[in-house]
Amino acid sequence: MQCFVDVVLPIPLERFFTYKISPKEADFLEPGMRIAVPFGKSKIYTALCHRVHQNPPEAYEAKEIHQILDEIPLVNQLQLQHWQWIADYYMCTLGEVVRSALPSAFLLESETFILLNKNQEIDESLLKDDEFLVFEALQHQESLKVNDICQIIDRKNALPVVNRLLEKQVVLQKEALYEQYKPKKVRFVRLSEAYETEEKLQGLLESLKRAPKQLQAVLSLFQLQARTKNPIKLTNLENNAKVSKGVIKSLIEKGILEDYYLQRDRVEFTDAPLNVSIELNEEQEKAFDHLLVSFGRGRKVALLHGVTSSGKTEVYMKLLQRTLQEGKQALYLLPEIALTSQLINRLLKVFGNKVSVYHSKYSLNERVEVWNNVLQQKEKAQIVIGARSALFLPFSNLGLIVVDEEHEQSFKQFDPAPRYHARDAAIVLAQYHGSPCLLGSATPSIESMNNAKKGKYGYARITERYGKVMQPEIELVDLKEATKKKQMTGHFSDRLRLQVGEALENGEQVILFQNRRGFAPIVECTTCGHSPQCPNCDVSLTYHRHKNQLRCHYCGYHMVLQNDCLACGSFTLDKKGFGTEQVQEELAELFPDAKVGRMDLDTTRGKHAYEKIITAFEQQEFDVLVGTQMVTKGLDFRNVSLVGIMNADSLLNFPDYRAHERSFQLLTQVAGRAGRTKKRGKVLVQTYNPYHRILQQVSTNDYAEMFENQLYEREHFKYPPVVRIIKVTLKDKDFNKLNEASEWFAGALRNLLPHERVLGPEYPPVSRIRRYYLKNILIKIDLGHSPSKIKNGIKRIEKSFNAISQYKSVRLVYNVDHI
DNA sequence: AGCACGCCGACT
DNA sequence: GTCGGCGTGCTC
Repeated sequence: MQCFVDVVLPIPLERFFTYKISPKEADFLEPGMRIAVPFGKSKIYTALCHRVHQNPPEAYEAKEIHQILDEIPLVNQLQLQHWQWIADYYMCTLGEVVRSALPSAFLLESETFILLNKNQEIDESLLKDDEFLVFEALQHQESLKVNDICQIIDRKNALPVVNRLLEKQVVLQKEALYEQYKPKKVRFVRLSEAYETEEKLQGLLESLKRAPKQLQAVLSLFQLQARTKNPIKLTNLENNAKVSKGVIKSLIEKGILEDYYLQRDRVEFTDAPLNVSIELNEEQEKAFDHLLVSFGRGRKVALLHGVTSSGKTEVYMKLLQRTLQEGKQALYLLPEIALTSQLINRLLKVFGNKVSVYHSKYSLNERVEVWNNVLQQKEKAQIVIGARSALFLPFSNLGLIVVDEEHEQSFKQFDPAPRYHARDAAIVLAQYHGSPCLLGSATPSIESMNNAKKGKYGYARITERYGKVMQPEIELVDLKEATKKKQMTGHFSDRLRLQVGEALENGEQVILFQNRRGFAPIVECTTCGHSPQCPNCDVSLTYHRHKNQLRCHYCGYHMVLQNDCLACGSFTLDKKGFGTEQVQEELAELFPDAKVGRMDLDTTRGKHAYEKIITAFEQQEFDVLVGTQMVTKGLDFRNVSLVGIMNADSLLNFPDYRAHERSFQLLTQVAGRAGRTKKRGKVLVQTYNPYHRILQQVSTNDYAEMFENQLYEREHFKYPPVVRIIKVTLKDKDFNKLNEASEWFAGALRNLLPHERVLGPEYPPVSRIRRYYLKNILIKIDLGHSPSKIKNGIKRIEKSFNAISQYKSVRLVYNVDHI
């Protein structure tokens, strides 16, 4: 009987692909196993088994698979179901979900190797120069990659040469899969069996009398063995015996010691579970009970609204503890930047080795290990704390999902597809597992609060800071007035300068917040007004001081800053705007003795850079921390008494319906960094609009009013949560074609939906990125309408669109629930 | 997405 | 002439 398998390939193609398999393979294969399959002319890809069947495809001859890669499914049914939901809801392909869900080490790809054909006598005189170069290289090396050959012959395209060599049968071609995951092996030592009897041992010790170092090593091994039953690591013995590698090596060579390898996880938290009981104060206890009741009544999603540093984490931990007692797995989701070692350590203290961490700064291999531990339901992965991608882990037995900092925009993946919102996808995942899902925030998103108000979600509140620490005092500083009265030094008002000085004198620390580097300085010629633009994108280049460079944030284009204007040649370049670097610089002038640290995208590049800055600040190695959004998150600094916001207006003036909500959240969160101990903290907000409603609400900490205002505006202007939105972006290199195509698309959409529910097409603020022109169409879906029907309608429009030959090159991007 | 194939301008 | 650029089409 003929057997076939439908597979999902990790590429943006809608359909499944069918391959031929033997009956034996058909018997063995289960959905969720990986299979290596040939795809296209030569490549081998990793595919995911979807379904085994006996229906031969009609239109083509199915290829055979290359090999089965797993013994047991790597992905379970619940995951596949969840991934399909993500693909449908966020309008992308299942393949795209697979590609971002699986750790890249699981997605093997083949590479082409060129080998010498040893069965062929080769007449070197028949080879051309470049062919000979390759031939010669193969005398020294077993095999070459196509890339290597490009380098050898110094050309970009090596294929013609390779093909000629293949034709002359000088070389052979081979596709090889390579496993990216390498288990970590640790080397252990033990005494050889031969010496295990008392008698032999005596003899051994006697014989080693003249080798004191070796004797020392052996005795040391006994010591270690007496202390623990665990295997002894070679490095442990080295350290304990204080002998060199060579000594142990010769003992091994003599056959006195034996070495052996065991596979070990890369990330080991060795602390045993400490069973620390979690003490809740009265308010936390009340919130906890309330949540339990709510979950118990079958309302599976709840919102925990607790002011900054109210101790939401304790409530989570108490819930996590219950989940563990039920023998179930738990997932604790956080935005990437809030995943600090501070928090991880707190969890480790309570849950010890039952905690695993999963996020993007973890290496390929570390991710594989966490995946496998979750898959095998190992104890050490019972609680997973991670960023949004942890949602894709192979849980089979979830008892709780916590989404902390629920309001964070970074839960929404922007690029590439799947453009999913981790909070919303987490709610669906919890539903599939029949488990509760807890959303937590000090400043809940309008959506979640709306759901709570409507009774869709449970709701619990904590209004007091932990340990009755007072809310910080928030003061607005009017920059307009300060400027008029000449009370400004650079970007510091006298008020802020004074307060910083005071805090420093008291030996307290200060955080200064400057909005993200998108507002970093641009260079402008004061003679002709020209400012250097990116050649690929429609933006001004921004100035980066440390490298004396102009950079584009969209495509990475960079150039050295010239002294003279590129347009008029005069030497009157002025660096406008200001970013974190400039704040740091001005501080150095105002407070030459203060030690200043900076935290932004540039200073947190490396793997531990972020951690290092935080630790240094925590240990008071510097007095002032200047930073972007990053300083707002989950950091618990005891000694910070003052938080300064350099310019609140750049947040408020963002051209986007969420600007006000986001400003409130951001400012409230930064403010929460101030005064976490007994002393009341102080927050200074510099602004040109001190009477702006949002700033007033921030200063009086009036979330409720902010929520009412925002909801009213959303209702009025039809924005989420009153409607659902889908943003369609069209891209093309040809400006006119793009305009025509987007008009066509918008027209088709207006046949599908009420006219006023289709906005645009419009140019986005940055209308060209990486040489592609962009245009957006915004679709609003009323709550009464079925989003899935409308999505199907849009897909149908896309089909007709693609059938128009001139529009073929236009690329379409959907962003469902675009933020 | 990749990656072939095919057509076209810019130089050894 | 040949190299490398980019647009187009296909992948079980």
